[in-house]
Amino acid sequence: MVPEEQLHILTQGAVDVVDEKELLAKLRQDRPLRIKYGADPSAPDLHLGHSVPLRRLRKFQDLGHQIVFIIGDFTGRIGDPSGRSKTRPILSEEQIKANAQTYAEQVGRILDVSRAEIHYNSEWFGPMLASDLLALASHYTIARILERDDFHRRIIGGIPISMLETMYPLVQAYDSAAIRADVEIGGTDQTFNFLVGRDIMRAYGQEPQVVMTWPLLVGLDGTEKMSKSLGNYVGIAEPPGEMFGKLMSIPDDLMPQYHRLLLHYSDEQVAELEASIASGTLHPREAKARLAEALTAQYHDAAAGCKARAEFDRVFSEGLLPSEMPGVAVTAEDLAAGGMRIVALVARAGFAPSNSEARRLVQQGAVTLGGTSVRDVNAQVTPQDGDVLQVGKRRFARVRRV
RNA sequence: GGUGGGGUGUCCGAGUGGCUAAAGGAGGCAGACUGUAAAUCUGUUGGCUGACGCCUACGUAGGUUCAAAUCCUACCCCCACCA
Repeated sequence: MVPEEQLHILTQGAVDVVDEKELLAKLRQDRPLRIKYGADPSAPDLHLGHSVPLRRLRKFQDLGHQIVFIIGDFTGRIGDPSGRSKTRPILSEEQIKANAQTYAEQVGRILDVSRAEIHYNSEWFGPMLASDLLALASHYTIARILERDDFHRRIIGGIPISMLETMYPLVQAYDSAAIRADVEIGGTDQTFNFLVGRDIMRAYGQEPQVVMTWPLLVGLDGTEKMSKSLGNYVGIAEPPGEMFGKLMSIPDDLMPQYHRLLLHYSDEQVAELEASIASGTLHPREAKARLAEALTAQYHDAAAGCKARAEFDRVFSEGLLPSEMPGVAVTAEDLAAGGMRIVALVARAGFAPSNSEARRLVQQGAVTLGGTSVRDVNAQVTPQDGDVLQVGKRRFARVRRV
């Protein structure tokens, strides 16, 4: 494919490309470019937010370019107590290996991992001398590091920043030099780090990498960016039903963004979608269900998407029982005293982390056993084999007498 | 090194001796309603207990007191300014 065409495909939808001319020049060299993607070994659960740049990597791969994954194990082993509330956990070698493994498994759902290069940055940082690290630090200034939006805000807000954290951009930047990256891609939150990469590569006498960033996907809550720690995410390895249900919970006004970033809708297609919703030809719920089905199918298959939708309608629109549900075992011993306490049953099924919580659920009228609502906290129940225990709208279990 | 401010529940944040499992908000969960696990409204939100009640919790460790998140001592950590 001619370079100009490639450029068009690769940059479509990008927020920033620094610099497009450089990218075109690289494409004209008619060789596989080295595309860097940094992976965080402390968060191995990938979600739809990650899928945005990953899908772009796929395009690079399809065009014959070389993907290079960097697992940032070097910094991961140090840990860091600064920042907000969460201290970065110190990861052991085994943990990092295990995380990298699940990471690869998930990434494999989007692109061909067997054709990608994978590096741990401890490969070059491990043997590095303190003097070399100081030399790296000498290439950058405090003022420039503190330009980063996140640091800037923390200084204003009086939130601590550790020396180590100020080193992270340099470490990441050095990774680019170590693997001689041609292009680095990621979310817009990485813009600063990527740009430092360009400076550091120049300092080491290399041609600077091209930087490409894509919008951060907004999470299920409709305001914050999708992230695991905020719990507003859809994991790419989640089962179809979970995926579909979570997607149905996004606020309506998130639909255009999801179509654009996850289904690669063009601006015209998005406009068309919005118009048909506004005019009433397409019901918002229908639009969302189609979106959810399409995305579920993307990570599983068309049949799974279809089934997830049917199941969702069955349980939430028609109020019927799900076709499959986990079991909760009840022994004869449990019922020895003439029945078991409802609170114990709810806890047994794993629907409440404590008895107090189970009690609360019963009091709030959330618990149904065998089709009958149980509201008495002290109720003794005698669940029959096959009875369905329901807690809230979406948690079901079938009693198994053993 | 000096001076001043601060560390509270999942998070943010009020509280300066008892009425404090700790205001308020966010988040979570539940109920009603619905277009759905949307929006809105309402309730609820440490653990154990059938219940009276008990236990744990306000940076850490001690102390004063009938009684401490609140007072005292030491220590750890954070922020600002000065050097």
